[in-house]
Amino acid sequence: MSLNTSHSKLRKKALTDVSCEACTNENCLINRSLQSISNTEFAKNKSTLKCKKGQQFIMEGAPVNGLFFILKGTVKVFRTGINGREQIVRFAKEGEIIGHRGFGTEEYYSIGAIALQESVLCYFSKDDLQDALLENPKFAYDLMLFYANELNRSENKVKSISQMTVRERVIDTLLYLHRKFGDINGFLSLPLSRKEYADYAGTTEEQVIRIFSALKKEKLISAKGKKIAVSNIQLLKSEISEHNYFLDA
DNA sequence: CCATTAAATTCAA
DNA sequence: TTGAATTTAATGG
Repeated sequence: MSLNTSHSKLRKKALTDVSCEACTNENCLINRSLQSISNTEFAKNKSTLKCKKGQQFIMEGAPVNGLFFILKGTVKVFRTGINGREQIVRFAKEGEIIGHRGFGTEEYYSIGAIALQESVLCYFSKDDLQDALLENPKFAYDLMLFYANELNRSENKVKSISQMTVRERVIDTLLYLHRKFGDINGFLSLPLSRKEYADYAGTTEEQVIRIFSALKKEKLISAKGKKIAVSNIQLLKSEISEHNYFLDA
């Protein structure tokens, strides 16, 4: 367990050591394919970025030079809509990739990203990533699976926005968050403002608040502050599945 | 959509 | 750890 040489340089870095070799994140694509990646330019050249809660690290319209992976924390990815309204595209957690749509040909980000908690991000340049993908089929394959999954989710989202009622979309959002982030003794483990629920579900804050109130009366959820408990997941699911037969990750 | 009040979070002493 | 200051939730117009 002691790779620790005692160079003072390393000791100083101990708190911020986020090299791929030291990474314990099982969800990270890079970590999973690491055997063949360590010691490449790719792993050496990566840089990391610490974000405080609420800090934006991708600006809409900024040039794309690389990709971010989340080492720690959670992030929301959004796009600014017609009259300044924010549309949250997805929530991302540890191990996930941000900014991947810009990877191939896009020159500018079409999305922005903000940390929802203290987060640490790994940043890889386009070129290094490209080399790694060309040399490593497993890595490329895993990344492809990620893209496929994102595409699936994105298509489902089109459907939900265009065909589901507001109430259904809010419920869908709750189920999505529960699937993805789980709960801590009953409460969704990701604290979001009502505005953020609205921005994901494609409604307004007031609508979300009113639907939450209704759901509370029906004993389908309960809430204290930002902590939402989904007490009756089965009932919520069944309300959705009348119009939707999908289950995505 | 806005205004009001209640409630919850943050922050700094 | 507390409570004052700030932000967020909830409701009704």
